[in-house]
Amino acid sequence: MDSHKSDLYPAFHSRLPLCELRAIIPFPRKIGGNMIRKQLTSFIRRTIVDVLEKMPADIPADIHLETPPRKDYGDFSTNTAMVLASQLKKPPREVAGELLAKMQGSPPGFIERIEIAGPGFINFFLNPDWLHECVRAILNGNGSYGRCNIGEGRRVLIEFVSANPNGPIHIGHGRGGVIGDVLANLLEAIGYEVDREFYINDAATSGQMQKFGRSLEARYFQLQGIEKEIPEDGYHGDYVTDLAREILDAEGARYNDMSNEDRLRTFTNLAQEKMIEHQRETLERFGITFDNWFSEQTLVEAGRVEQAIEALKARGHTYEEDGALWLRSTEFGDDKDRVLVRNNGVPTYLASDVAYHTNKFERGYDLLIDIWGPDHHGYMIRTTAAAQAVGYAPERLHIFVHQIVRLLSEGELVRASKRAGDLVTLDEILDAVGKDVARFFYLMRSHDSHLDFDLDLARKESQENPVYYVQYAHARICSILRDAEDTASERSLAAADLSLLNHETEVSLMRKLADLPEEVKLAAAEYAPHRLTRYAQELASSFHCFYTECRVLSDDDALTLARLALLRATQIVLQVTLGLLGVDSPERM
RNA sequence: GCGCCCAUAGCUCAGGGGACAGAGCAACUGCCUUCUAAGCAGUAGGUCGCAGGUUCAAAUCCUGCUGGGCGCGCCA
Repeated sequence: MDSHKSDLYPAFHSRLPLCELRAIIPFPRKIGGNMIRKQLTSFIRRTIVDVLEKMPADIPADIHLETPPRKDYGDFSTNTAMVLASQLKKPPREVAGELLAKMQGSPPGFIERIEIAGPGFINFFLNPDWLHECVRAILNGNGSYGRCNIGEGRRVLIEFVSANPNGPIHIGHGRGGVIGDVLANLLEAIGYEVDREFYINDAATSGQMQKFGRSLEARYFQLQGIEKEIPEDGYHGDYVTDLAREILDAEGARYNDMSNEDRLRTFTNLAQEKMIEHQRETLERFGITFDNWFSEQTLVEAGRVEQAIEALKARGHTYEEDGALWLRSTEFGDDKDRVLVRNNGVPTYLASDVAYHTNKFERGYDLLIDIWGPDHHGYMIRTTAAAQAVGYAPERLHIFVHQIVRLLSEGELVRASKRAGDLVTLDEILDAVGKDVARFFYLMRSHDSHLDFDLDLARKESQENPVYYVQYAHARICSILRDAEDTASERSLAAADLSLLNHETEVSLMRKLADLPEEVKLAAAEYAPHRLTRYAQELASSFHCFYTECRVLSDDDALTLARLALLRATQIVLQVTLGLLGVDSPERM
């Protein structure tokens, strides 16, 4: 039992804390994005109040209104009775009976019947009209279906990728990249105002950048046939040679005669500029654009690192020892204190990180999200500690770490090592399978699970892989809508009689469409963008079943129109879903 | 040694208190004179790593094991 720790570090819950959600969504947690859900929710709430007479101060947060796993459990289902059972010290089914009796007194019109099932679930069977209304809402929604305003415009800064400017974007960055990008999309969809930021570790004092400059310089000379050694712990990757060639091709040998000191400085700067440019290009290929590329060096130059250190001193969270300045991070749960300023007077990475996070808060964000690779997980505590030490509530800084990505090639794992140069770049993945497959594959696994990217398989399976399965659904729809261009105008679809849609596969498809708002909300709130790929596959599956069973274009004009409306709605939901994933919705395949 | 993550179908993984544990791939059987077969239907496949505990209810939460991955600098 470690409640002490979790009290101290709520930020470590890798999701929006439920308390926050609860403040926004009073009850129950799984309120939906359509009217029916809201009405059902308040109906259940009223019933609980009636039955319990005195309402408990807090209705337990684990009461859910959910979509049951099987259709004979109804359209919606709640665990209310089972949750209340322990409070009331009665068997769940008995509690359910009392609730049911009360509910049947004055059920809202949209409820057809209510049943008690299993251990005490209360299942609601709705009049099918609710699905038709849902389809109409999609058709009339102007692409806004699935969106809501939980965020109420609060500002979120999500920082991700932040690769060091001394190497290309590799497959690990790719993972952080999609997770961050799609999470940003999701948070925007639920009403947050989101900025995406890439932090550049470009501090001029850093030894790694100088080593990088020296490595580039060596390659530059080598390409001219001049003997020059790469530093032993320098960067040996081919990309360094490529950069050197770029420079040589563009500017010739003009750097040969510079003083060593000037040349090193020049090459360090050049190396960095070129590298960042390449990173930006790769990420753009991958569908990721940042609102801001934030330079560490600007913090240093503006004296912000000094200020951050002074702020920590002023708050009494530092002390001097062995000639260094230490942050008393153990006060905030770290297992040891950390150095802020080395005994040679140079601030550590942590010091600029404090300055950076302070700066983020000062720019007015309500919530900061950092997405880090697994090699940084040891820094979660000290960074959170530092943020607290400068006075920011840890709930406002969510750091989460994804697990490693390895490349599986010809059945063998390829380990990435930047300095040795045998890393696998994101560009290689993009060359092999393209943006859509890459993004989708990355998001088929939860972020805290390891990911072996089997390139051969991704390529080989490109005929039957889940991305194409989903995109194919969209292309099929487009094809029919093209054929029906004349009848499928927006106006005629609006007049369609949707009550004709009562084939089993039509109903399943409509139900799936109705789930989107809830899926978006959960994926966002749980920081689980991978939920969306699953939803996309389920939606596509529902569509393909429908397609096989029901012919859309027929002699029956009314039915044709109704099915065209359903098609159009499905197309919209597919577009919204794929759009959130940053995957294209092709019109033909 | 300490910290984080993982262990579920042959393989890769979802599900993270609730109703008979799911999907894709692989295997087997069917379905194209009709809107795209990149599709559909069906069969087979599981002591949810092990042992305790909490609960009306545990794959899910807690504790302890076992096995694996990653990290643990006055590097960034």
